[in-house]
Amino acid sequence: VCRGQIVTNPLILNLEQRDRLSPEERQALENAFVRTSTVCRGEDIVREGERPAESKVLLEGFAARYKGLRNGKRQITALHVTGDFVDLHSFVLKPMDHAVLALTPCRLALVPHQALRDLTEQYPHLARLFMLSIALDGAIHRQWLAMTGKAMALSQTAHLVCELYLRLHAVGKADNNSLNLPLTQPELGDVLGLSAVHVNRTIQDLRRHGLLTWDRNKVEILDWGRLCDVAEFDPTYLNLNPEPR
Amino acid sequence: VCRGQIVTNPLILNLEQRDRLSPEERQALENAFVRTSTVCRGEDIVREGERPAESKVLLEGFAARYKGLRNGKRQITALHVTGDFVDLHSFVLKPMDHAVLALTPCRLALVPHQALRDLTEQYPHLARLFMLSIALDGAIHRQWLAMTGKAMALSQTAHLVCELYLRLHAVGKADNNSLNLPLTQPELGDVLGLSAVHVNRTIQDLRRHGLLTWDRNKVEILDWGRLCDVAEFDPTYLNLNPEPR
DNA sequence: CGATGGGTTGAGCACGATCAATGTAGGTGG
DNA sequence: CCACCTACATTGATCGTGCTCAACCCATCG
Repeated sequence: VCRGQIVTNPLILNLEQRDRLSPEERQALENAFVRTSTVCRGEDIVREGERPAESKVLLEGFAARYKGLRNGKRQITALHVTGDFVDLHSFVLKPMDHAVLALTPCRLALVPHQALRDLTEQYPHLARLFMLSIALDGAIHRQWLAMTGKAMALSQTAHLVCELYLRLHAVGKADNNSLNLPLTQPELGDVLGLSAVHVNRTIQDLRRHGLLTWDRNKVEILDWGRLCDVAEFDPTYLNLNPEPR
Repeated sequence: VCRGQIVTNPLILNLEQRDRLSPEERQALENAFVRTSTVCRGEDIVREGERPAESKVLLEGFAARYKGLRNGKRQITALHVTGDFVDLHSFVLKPMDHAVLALTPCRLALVPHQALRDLTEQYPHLARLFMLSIALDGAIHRQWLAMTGKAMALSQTAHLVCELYLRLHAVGKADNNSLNLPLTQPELGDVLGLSAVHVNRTIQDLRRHGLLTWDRNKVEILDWGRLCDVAEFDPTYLNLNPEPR
């Protein structure tokens, strides 16, 4: 798998948004991808409580981390797109504290924890980039905490669109103010902490304000400036500037 | 600083809840503490947007990470106690995406990023423990996301008490179902995403249910079992079991 | 002593939940 | 090809948790 033919390893694409990689580091990363797997929409990629022996990079598709609550509800705590490690933290955090769900059919690359261990010992710079990757998850969690805690539904929803547009854009999966968002309204409710009904009304509000169009999965941002303004969106937390780490 | 006299370096205490450290690793960590500083209650330990050249370990006191919103509100995204790195992620995440506030007078140890870099290159196991520390922040963020998104105020507040009791207990700062919680109700509101008034009513509810007493800063848990039940608390995400990482 | 900051209480209001019904697009089997 | 089914989108009506505003109490401290 992954020999020369695939010029754009999405993990490398992702990391290179944040720092430069040496050719050896790139090669070492590619070699760590031992095997790919495919998961159908609606299936769990990892289950809560498991202790996986490898971490998984999303090559294609959308995935979500979620925690179930006793009352049958679930909260989605993160969304993942092409190039994201969906469970890098399982390298150090032993039992998974959440499950990971395929929101669309997903193609994944597996990186054994042993390979991660070897990589970090041979390439301290890669170790720092893995730390970065885990820390970035945390930064996004913090942003979501701020939004769910203190923001109105409209602002929160707008914020999610802004974030996902930039994250997809960074890996070449969105352009021209248009993105593919294959989340149903009930799923969006689980992300935003809103009921499906209210998500629907909030999206209608965004449309009514002329901020975007949203048909099926296709979202088109009509006014990026005003959308960011409504969302109070500041992309700093995404660390999309390459710098030495 | 820190020569033999201080037997219980709180960072080491904290890490040893999760894995064993070799004597050399312990020594190397102690040597990385170059200097301590003190911050008064209400002062920022780090400000949003800064690029600190060192990370800080809380030796004594309570601190909070927070993000300000445009409307003047702020959301606290994390609470820190003795033994916690308050900004380890600033080692890799360049501009701080949040500020860190001293909720009480705080004593801090500074660890220069250069020292962290050296430590991770010489002791890959410590590199993994730093990853663990960052990943643990993320796990706690996820738990908070699940609570703010899907839980009632009562459950959420109970959950916070359960979490802090265990975290304080782990570093020897709480015992006998009793803990010191030096947070004002407005501050708790900023943690929980509730108004100060509602925090007050929720605490009264907890008292009325006979779950705890809460006088000034002193919280006494009267019925741990029922409190956990109300909170839907499961401590797995805190990773308080030592295992090889 | 008054000032300050936090805790407590009450009244009215609003955002978003819940329940229930209807619409609509794909997908399947007769 | 149509009848049916399922899942998601949409709409309306009602309800409730938690917010806001506005007092008031109480302890600490200069």
